[in-house]
Amino acid sequence: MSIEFEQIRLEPAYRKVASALMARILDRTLRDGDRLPSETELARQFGVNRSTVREAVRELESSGLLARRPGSKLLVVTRPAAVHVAEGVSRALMLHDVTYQDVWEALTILEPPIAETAAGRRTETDLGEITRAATEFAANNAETARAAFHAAQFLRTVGAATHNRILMLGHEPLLQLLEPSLRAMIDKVPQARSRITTAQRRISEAIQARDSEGARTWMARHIRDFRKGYEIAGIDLTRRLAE
Amino acid sequence: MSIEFEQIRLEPAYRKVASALMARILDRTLRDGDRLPSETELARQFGVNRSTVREAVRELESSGLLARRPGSKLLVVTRPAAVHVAEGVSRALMLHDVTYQDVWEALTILEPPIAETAAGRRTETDLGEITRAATEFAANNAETARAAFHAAQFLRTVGAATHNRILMLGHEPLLQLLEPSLRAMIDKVPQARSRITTAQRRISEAIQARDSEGARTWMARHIRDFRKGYEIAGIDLTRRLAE
DNA sequence: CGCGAGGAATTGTCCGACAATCGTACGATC
DNA sequence: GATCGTACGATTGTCGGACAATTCCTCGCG
Repeated sequence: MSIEFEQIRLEPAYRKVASALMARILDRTLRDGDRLPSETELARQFGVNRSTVREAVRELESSGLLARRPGSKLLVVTRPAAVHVAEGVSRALMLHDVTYQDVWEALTILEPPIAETAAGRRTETDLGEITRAATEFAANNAETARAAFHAAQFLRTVGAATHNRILMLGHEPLLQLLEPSLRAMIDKVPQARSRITTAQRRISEAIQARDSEGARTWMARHIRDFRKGYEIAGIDLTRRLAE
Repeated sequence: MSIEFEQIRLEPAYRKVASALMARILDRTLRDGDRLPSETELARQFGVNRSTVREAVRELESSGLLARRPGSKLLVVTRPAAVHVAEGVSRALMLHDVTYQDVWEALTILEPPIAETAAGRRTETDLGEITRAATEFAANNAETARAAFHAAQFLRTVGAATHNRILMLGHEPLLQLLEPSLRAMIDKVPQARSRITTAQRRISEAIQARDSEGARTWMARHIRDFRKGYEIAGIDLTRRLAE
């Protein structure tokens, strides 16, 4: 008979410490906002050196599970912020040679149902944010960078109106990838600004009227316009997004 | 006249080192698979202490940008693996009190178009993976944990057939969240196993026939079944996923 | 050309130290 | 009584050095 041994894995101490801390955060023994003991104290409790604790803390900081309030040295437990997580995701996507086509395709799939859901769920507050974003775009689209930012911001507010955190977090990386590609497109396509403005207004109106169908349709058209824009701007859709 | 001062931010050295290394990875000076200089050498080049370098490296390791091959001490540059990134995302979602309803809703939006796209793009290899996953589920669904795993795995193979990395990476966290919730459901719903088997077969057949419409429809039905399952199992959909 | 041995290199961990900065409690001031 | 300034203690960021345990790598051998 052959005996199967478990694989021996000697985790370094700093990883064990990180795991232990993470476990406490995930099981909510340590909660959002709780202050962590000092490094010296943690070192004492875990029976390791302070340097080891520091390495573990860096890992958790990078995952967004620990953070320090700006201008403070106190380490507090945090729930990873959406933007922070999304940054990691878009970094990963860039490194995996994502193309303009990929981004556009994902937007095509995601945004229309998001708009549809938003129309059914939006509160008055959401509506305010959405119309404000549309207004901002209309008012500040002279500068390319700003135009791109506000175009993405509009989609972000629509996403927030779904009140579904998965959808929000899921499409945030898309927006982060979209923004620079919009910067490359908007200036080369004269009619882009006005078409975006129109689409945003139609979408806003539909969401205001709780017209799910209309929101979906107009969002689909909005996204289709992006693709046209890329084509008119002469951007090769199969090109990698990363330069 | 009012002078605007730039915000002063004194980044600690370990963060600067991490940023510098990350920049090199993002601009592809350092590429996937490249070996990093030793800690001592990095410390010399950056003009900081080795401890400082180590803290920086831990951050990048946690982001998935650096890693060591199993059983090796050599640090190599890596592109963050999808599962690794997705784990971070699902952790974040759990901590943000995601509900069963949220997961189901996101699946409803994402999976049908994914199946549709997959039907149009699948290669023979993809098809092999998909049918194999379906076969595995049919053969190994006695054990609950395995059944849940293979149910998720099936969706994973369908996602891979889209050849769109954004979609793949975007729905991986969903699968990670789905799996444990399936474990909680499958056993309480006698007809779950056979309904899943049927749906998988129909979806596979549609994808094989390149029938986009059929793939979408059957996937939608498949996902709707999950919801029915939760209801029959008496799971409160508004409950947080994290216990 | 494959392969094993042994020295060199590297990592993981510890210790101790110190300046800069932050947190806080206490007293002074309005 | 509330606000403010200050001084002191606590904490972090960084450094230097040290050492055992492994892994890497070269070189000589079969």
